[in-house]
Amino acid sequence: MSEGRTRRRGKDLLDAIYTAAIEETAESGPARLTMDAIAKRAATARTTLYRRWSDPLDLLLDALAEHHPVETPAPGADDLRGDLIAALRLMVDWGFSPAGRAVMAVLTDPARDPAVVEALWERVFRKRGGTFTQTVLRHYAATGAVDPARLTPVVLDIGEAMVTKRILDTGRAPDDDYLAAIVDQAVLPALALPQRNT
Amino acid sequence: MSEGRTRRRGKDLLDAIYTAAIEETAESGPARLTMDAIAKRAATARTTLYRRWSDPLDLLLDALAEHHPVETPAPGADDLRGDLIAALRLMVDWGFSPAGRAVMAVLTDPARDPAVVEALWERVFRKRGGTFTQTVLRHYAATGAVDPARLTPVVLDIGEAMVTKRILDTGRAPDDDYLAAIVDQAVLPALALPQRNT
DNA sequence: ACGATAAGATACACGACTGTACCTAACATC
DNA sequence: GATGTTAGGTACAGTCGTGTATCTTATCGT
Repeated sequence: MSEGRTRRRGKDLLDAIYTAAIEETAESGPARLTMDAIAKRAATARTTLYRRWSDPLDLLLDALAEHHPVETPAPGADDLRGDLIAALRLMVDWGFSPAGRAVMAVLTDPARDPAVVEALWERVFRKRGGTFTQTVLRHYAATGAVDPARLTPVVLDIGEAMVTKRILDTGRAPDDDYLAAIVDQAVLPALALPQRNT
Repeated sequence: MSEGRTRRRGKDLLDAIYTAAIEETAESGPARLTMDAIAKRAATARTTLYRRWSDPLDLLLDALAEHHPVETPAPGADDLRGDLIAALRLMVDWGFSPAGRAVMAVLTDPARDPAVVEALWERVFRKRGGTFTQTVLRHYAATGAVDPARLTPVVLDIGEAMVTKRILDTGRAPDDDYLAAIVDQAVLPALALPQRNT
């Protein structure tokens, strides 16, 4: 923390390395991830990295596991539609953070290692309680506003799937109007609820 | 074609190079695609590649444009549900072909060039008439079986989005039961049609 | 204040891929 | 059958990343 420090150690250094690895992956993907690039971006020596990790991917997994600013949607009182939109907004915001883009890049790598995918689910996603709209839907099922029998794996994933596809197609973050359209035209109909025409 | 040939030329050679590039990309992704690997897989010399292309990605785009075995769904007489499932089946089969996996890999590359994405849409997708379920839905809208007002961009993309997400999550091709669940639980409800309970 | 630890820096040999140059021989055309 | 074209092969210098070794010195713990 002090200004006179010329050498970082411990947490300071680790944080610099972790954000370097995540940003590098978010920009270039795991295939182009090198120890060299991480070291340069973190302004440290490659030898420092090899002291702890043997592999860029190994390093990246530690970075993603340690870096957990994934908000959980907090369903409000009685606004299913609004809460669903808010959950998707959370998902979009996360997906466009460096960590989110890095995770996406790892998951979509054609040369991905199934063990790595499993490790990601275990270390990153399982910390939260399932996916984004899932949390909201289960909440309203508990209150009786939604028929629990409707919450099949397919239905629980509609919102996330539509957002993911949109991001893949356009490469940009969907705006609130599009998220509302997803909720009104795809998610709510699958719950067999009357739709709102905004 | 003749057996005695020791040197390929023209179409024979081009086909070998194109399939080599596509298979290489499907396995390793565009980030790891090198002139060297393509040349080795096609059993030709690197100099031959440089004579025509300056870049592995340049070569790949030509390969994908030339390689168009993308079937178009042919809607039957009066079976919306069955035709939707069949359309999704076509999509899955294509998505797991080398060409499909190569296209997916290019589109999900975080370092993707927007110009390349545009070129892909222009040279590969636009040859067909839109996406898979789109063709079916527009057909039944024309016959009056589906309300044309329901065919918003969001609704037209539900099937594709669900399949894409499923493939990303599991890395494997969804079976027919899952495709039927997508149609029954997500696509048909969005069309405001009575659902079938298989 | 001192000793242990580890960050920072430099150097090295190795391998992979690049882009070009150059040569040869097979193929197509007339 | 002669000729132009082009695939196939070899060679080369240059760049980038790897993994290891070695040295220094800043920082921490006691």
